Amino acid sequence: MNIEKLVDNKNLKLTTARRAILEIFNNSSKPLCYDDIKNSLSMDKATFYRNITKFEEEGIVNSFESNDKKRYYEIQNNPHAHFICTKCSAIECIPEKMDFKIPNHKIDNIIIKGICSNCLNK
Amino acid sequence: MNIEKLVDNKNLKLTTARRAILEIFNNSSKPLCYDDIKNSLSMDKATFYRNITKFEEEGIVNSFESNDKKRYYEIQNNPHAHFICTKCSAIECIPEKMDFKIPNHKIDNIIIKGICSNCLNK
DNA sequence: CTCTATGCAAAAACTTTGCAGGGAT
DNA sequence: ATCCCTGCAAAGTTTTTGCATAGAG
Repeated sequence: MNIEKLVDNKNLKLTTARRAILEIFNNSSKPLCYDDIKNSLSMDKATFYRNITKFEEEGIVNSFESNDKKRYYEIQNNPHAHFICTKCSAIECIPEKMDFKIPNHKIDNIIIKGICSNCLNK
Repeated sequence: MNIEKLVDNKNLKLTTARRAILEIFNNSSKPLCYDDIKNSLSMDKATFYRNITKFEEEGIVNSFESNDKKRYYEIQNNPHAHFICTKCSAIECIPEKMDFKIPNHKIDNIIIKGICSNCLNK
């Protein structure tokens, strides 16, 4: 998906900083936290956090806290679940279809916590 | 479930502080964060956090971060999903059976993020 | 005795806010 | 001119750690 399409109909201007943030997440196959990308960003952390919050408000990005206590972000298209291992903190994307529905609720993100197969076999 | 049973076979002593923490969670029908219970506790916050971490390590308690950025804890029996509204931060327990399985993974907790029915109707 | 638990204070980790300057329309 | 965006520094929030004391077996 191209960046322009992501902000289409959204209530925000596509500034240089915002484009840079969205490029990174758009090109990533997995959720990323600020630490993961801070060295690739040429903006202040305040700018990153202000903008990622705005993206969340507009429904462009969703986030979750992982086992390492850091907040991970991801473009909110192609919804899928995430498995977080509470032993080794691994994050796995679970692409399988989720037949999970809750009446009158809009589901954006599913986080499953538990023990991954690696840790189970130790 | 009684407190003794919760710590059965676990690697920890049932001190007064630990019993007080477990009593509160055991008697609650919903997840609670430190703020929710700090006035009911007669121990230092360090003691609370050290012990709740231990409970998590032993698999007695699980936790998740809610939309208010606080960590919520719950006794890990009777597994069920939680719905967190990213607009109003409401936490709903979803008691319905989860047919969600991931091969070779142990699932302890499912967190579903999205918009609750109240916020959808506004 | 030895080992673990606790309280207190300080620190750490991550995120947010205030404010002044800049850019775009 | 107005409005929003940005950088910098400082503050905020929640959780963790160091250390000395207390308590249990």
